[in-house]
Amino acid sequence: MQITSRFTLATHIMISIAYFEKDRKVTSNFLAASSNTNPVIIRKILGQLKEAGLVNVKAGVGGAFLNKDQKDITLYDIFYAVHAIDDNFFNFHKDPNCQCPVGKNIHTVLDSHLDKIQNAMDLEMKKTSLFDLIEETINYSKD
Amino acid sequence: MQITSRFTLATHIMISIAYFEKDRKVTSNFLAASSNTNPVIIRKILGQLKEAGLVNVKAGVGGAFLNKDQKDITLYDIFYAVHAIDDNFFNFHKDPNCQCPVGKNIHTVLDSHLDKIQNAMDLEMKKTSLFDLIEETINYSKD
DNA sequence: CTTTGTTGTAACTATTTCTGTTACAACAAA
DNA sequence: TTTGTTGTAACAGAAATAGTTACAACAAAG
Repeated sequence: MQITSRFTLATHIMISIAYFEKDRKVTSNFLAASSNTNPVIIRKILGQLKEAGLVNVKAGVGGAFLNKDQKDITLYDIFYAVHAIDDNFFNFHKDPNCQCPVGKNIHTVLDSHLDKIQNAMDLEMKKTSLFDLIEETINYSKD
Repeated sequence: MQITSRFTLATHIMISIAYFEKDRKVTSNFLAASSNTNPVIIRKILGQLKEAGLVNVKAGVGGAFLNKDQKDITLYDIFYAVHAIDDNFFNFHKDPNCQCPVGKNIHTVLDSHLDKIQNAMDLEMKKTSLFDLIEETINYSKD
């Protein structure tokens, strides 16, 4: 199992918008060329990022723009914007046997621990902002 | 996207073995009944748990047994034993455009942050041992 | 040495998800 | 009206998941 590439692709998109929006019109075609994917896939992801309030997209004339300060957008926001994971991250086997002391309590026993695992991920994702990523991108592209 | 139910199922199996191995023979049929799944699925997972050194399975005569102290087995061990995630947890879009400053550096920029996210998960999973889970199961089954 | 219950594994199926594609109506501005 | 773009529907191939049937290999007990 892997986290869908929509997440890294969406992050690529967000960095690109931030990096280029001042200088040129950032269209789905341009983003598709930068990420080497399909314009339609870009548009679907832009739709999800828009729905999450992270970007604006100009219909007709074209172009995508950040809708928040770069420091107020984190990997966490992007991750959940593209629904990288379902509402329930951890998938339970269905209908464990209620007659069995283990089967009867498996949900109650595990749930809090699983929540903590997902929380740990979330917390770490919130530590990295789009601003950080763009700074690093600019630094690396100097070479 | 969800983490495969093999993870919670394997955890169910581990708790069941620890809970019952003193009193009865813990076969794939018994475990299938407790978890309400198929004996073959149980055997496949037992094979993975065995490969990871967490359990022993007696061929022919039957029965599964813990191969480590309950305090030395954590959710982390079970998670990776059943290959709940691939070697690369985060999936990148292939061949981003090297001509683009964003495409050229996306891997370098993201990799360390993604590693930290997975590390945060790992660290949290290591905090919960099989011993903890069995204690909780016993406590809950008193009611 | 035969019977019994079990494990390990192969082969197959159905369902779902993911990534990518073509096609086209709706739209905004020049 | 033309142009370039977005939004979306419909489809396809590939991969993963969960589940099933079937059966050879095995170990112990009678």
